[in-house]
Amino acid sequence: MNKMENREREAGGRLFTVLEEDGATRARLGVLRLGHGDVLTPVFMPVGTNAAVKAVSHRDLEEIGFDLILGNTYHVYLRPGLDVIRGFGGLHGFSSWNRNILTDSGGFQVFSLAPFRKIREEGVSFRSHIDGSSHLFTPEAVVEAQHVLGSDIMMPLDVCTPPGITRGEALSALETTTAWARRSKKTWLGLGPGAGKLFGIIQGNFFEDLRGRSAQEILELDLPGIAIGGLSVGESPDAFRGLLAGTARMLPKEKPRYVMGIGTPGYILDAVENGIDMFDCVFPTRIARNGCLFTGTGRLVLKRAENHGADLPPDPGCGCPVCKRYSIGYLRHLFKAGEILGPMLATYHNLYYMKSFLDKVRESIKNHSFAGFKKDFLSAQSGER
RNA sequence: GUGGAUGUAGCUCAAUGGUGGAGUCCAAGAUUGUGAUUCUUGUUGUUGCGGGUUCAAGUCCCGUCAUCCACC
Repeated sequence: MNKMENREREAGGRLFTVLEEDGATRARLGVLRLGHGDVLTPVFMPVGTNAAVKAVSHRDLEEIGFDLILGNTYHVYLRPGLDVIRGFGGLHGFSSWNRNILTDSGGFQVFSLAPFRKIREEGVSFRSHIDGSSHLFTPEAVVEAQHVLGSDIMMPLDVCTPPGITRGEALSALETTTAWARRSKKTWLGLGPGAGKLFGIIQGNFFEDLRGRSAQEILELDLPGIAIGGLSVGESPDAFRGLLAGTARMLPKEKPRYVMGIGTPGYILDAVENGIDMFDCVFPTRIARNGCLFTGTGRLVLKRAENHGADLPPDPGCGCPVCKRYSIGYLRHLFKAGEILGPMLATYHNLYYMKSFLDKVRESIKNHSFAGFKKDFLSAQSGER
């Protein structure tokens, strides 16, 4: 038994254990022990909004090797409704997924999708983006909803804000987020030890001192994990990096750290470098559906005319079944022809790419060579990252 | 053969006698706690052809060609 396995075993019942630290950077390798199995970190979580990761099957996700995916309280609450999910014993039974699920609270979705939202002390009222019906999310109801969903990790209702708001507005959102986190914790404690783990979410918009205050207030609650929210909402990459580094430094080492809503490989490298353990993002799957693939040398836009008839694998260095079987020219044809197989194959590849990318990230941390890995990775990317 | 209808962007179609547009296609870009079929931007014209009327014609008139429909 090697050193890593030993330390993993010693982790016992703890939710999170750091197995290895890079040393030169703040990057670390860890393991999350969740209700549906262990998850090695840093980890990328595909987003399965409607109890499905768009364009791929659960069998595909298992085949690629994902053991933690996202679900959305907001979406499945609206459709099919919590009663239906309850009838199946939760999201796992409903979607036939036996590995872990993290559910988002709906705070971001109300912010980004629902019209006519109104935030009050009690909670947030909003209109459904599907049928316009009126609803109220309170912190208590959202924790209870995620308990019905059977989430392995649940997120509290928070107030997510866009860049460019005033300090006063940011402060108000932060205070509401903290108050809601306290109420969420109280409800969560009432669920008993079998419930999923509740994380805290740090807000504070793009004001460094407010981020600090939010971090302090959320950390005081001593929840199992900490998320950095309110990033990747339209700010510049520099603003993202600066705020991420500042916020991450305030977080305790022993807890899993989760940056919500990223990312691209480049963003993930920045986050890992700052000691972040978890990420989720629609980006890899969304751009896949629009015909864009991640490759070892940058993004490949399949629909470009230059790819017409190209008899080459999409990413020569990729071992995924799509790259081994199909040509760029064929994939381009599928997109130009509007065939559903195009988005399916592209999504499979991008998820495979993200999974193997994070495998390599963890390997480099284990070897204490993360900085070199990051540098080599970025220099190999000819275009955007 | 007779009667009628229609000819406008590659395609499907708009446009009171007054600077020829839209959708689609094609091309480029966007996308970060979800948006497949989305968004943004761009290229594309001897208005079938030839005359005439008019200050001005895709539009009105004549001829001609093509296509479609109906009827002998």
